[in-house]
Amino acid sequence: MPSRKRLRRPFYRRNALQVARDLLGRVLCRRLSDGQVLRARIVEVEAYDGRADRASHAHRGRTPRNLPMFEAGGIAYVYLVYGMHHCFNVVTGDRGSPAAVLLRATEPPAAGEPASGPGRLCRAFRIGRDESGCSLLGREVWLEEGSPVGDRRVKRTPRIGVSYAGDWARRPYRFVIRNHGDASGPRRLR
DNA sequence: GGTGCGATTGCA
DNA sequence: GCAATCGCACCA
Repeated sequence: MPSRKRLRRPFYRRNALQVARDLLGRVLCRRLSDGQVLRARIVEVEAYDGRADRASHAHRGRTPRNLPMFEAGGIAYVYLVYGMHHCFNVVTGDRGSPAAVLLRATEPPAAGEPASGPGRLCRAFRIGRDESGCSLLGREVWLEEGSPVGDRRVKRTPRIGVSYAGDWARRPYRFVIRNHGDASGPRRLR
């Protein structure tokens, strides 16, 4: 039985790679306007670690859009890509060191519809830009301990869709639960 | 004020 | 393989 204890502030105030690894098996929770709560287990994430990371929105410095990334860990960073899809990130680390973890897939059927891929995940959880900057310790969006996964079940690969990032594109900053069918991405990199 | 493109998705 | 679709970063 997965734990429903909420992840607390110290969980988020660590390095993005540590948080990313540790987010696998945790449970993303979302309270809808009608009171219903959606829950689903996280199976795929990517770390975006600091200003030096050429794949990160923080690489070009702080802007109104990426402001949440520069805050202390434990809040959301949500943005619109390709004019139509949202991406949900968990902000990590300390204030002033921009870092976040992109949630790329959860396993159904908890959320009711497919949540494989960052855009679909946001659609399934009704997460949009209104949620950017919101606390992950509050009543709208939060994470629960769930069932952490052991090292043998964690696979690392390069991140998806960041080929412009030079050397950083090759770093193994994507974490997936090994052999999990709901991971996203071209040819379902496992 | 103009321009180019993206941490994606779905369909041909 | 590629169109959809628009906020925003960047340059002028």
